[in-house]
Amino acid sequence: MTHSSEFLQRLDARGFIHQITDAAALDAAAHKGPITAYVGFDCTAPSLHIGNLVSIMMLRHLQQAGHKPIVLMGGGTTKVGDPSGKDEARQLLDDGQIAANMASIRRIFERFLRFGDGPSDAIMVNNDEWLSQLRYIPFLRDVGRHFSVNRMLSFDSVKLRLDREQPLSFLEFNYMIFQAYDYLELSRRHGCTLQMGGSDQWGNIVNGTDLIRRIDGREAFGLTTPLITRADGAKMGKTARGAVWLHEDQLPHFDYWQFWRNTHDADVGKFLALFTDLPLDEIARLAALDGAGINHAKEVLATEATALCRGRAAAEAAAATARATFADGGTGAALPQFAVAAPVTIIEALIGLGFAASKNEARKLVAQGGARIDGNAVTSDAAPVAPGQKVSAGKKRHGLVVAA
RNA sequence: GGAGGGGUGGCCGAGCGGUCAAUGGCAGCAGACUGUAAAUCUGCCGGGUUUCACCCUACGUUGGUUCAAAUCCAACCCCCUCCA
Repeated sequence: MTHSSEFLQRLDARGFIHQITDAAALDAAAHKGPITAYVGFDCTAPSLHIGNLVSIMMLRHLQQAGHKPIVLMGGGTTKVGDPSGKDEARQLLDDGQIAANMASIRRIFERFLRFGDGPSDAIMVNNDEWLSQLRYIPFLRDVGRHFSVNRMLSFDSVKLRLDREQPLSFLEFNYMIFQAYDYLELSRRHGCTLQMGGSDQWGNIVNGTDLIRRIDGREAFGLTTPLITRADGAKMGKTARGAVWLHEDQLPHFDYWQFWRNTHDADVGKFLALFTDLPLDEIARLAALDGAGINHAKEVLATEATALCRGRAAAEAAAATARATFADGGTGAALPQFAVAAPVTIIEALIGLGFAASKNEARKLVAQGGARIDGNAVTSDAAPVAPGQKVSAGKKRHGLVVAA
């Protein structure tokens, strides 16, 4: 389908679109003038992870196309807990934790969006503003009457729990009502006419557009992104070590860069389109490379994606360190460091750098030939390491022992 | 309420008195091959230490039987299936 609005053209060309409630009407609205759209984010953790990046990039494209993004923080809904995809009720957070998480998350958004008072400047709002003000009886009469329990019970998030006879509290059951109500509030307060989110949010988003139509008689749209998977079928961004965090406190710049650098060949083009600002013809050229060329494309992906989230300087530094470490066998400033006062053994160095959790594990690395000092395989557990030397565990983990 | 079946290492899933730190698969780590890829092959894969060995902790929970229990018994907790 071809779109006339720059916004939908961009999203479509870059692979962001899964479903739209009324694509033609949304396209017409976005073509006619600036629209306001929002994405809701949870604040159960102090940082967002790669799984949220698609939505963040979508808001970025929205803004670049001249529209106004709203970042909705789920301060109120976090007190309720989204039952989607969870087998058990989430642990509930208190106000202090939620506020701290929100402040931390805001710093991430400031990298991707321009905030301010201008017509296309992003704003961040907290749904606790209205949710905690609600009065029960009026809310039930005005909003609750538009929700059919029969239909709510058919939602996957609810059905899953009921089918397994797992407890679903009334508190959680209300989550979808609140999410729909958020949309209504944003529609009234900010003239918001579009909610975006992941494909798992489709049902909740449609609830919102329906609610707005029923109560206020206005049109509202919904747009979802496809679930981003890797070429090998695994979920994007899930590693054995946990989520890939966007916040540098939880994941060093170098590791973030490395995450992108290790993208599968087949995913390079897709990820460049989704997670960088590079023009599409440049992406097409990079994705078509193979052999040594695709490795260059991965470096571009890593540097561009890191630059967006962590800043250009951090991205370049990570790239330079990676080049020096992997291509030239040397070292770089962005490698993890372990400060020592006196020479240590290889075992202590591996643990100190976090490459081994125990002496046992470190010994295994040595026994298997995976431990190296300045690139030379170590054969003895007692091999000494002096400040200034590089210690490696396997092919990808490198660190520097420095003088304390 | 009645009748059965089951709860095992990060996950799935064997074992059903000693040879069990527990087959196998997945995930993970390391090595080989490469391109810091994929696929493939090999090794490792509860923790600790003075590591061809030893010591801890583990098979839902708590007790018991036994020289010896993941394996048998009892009670309890939880899950599943069928009947009411």
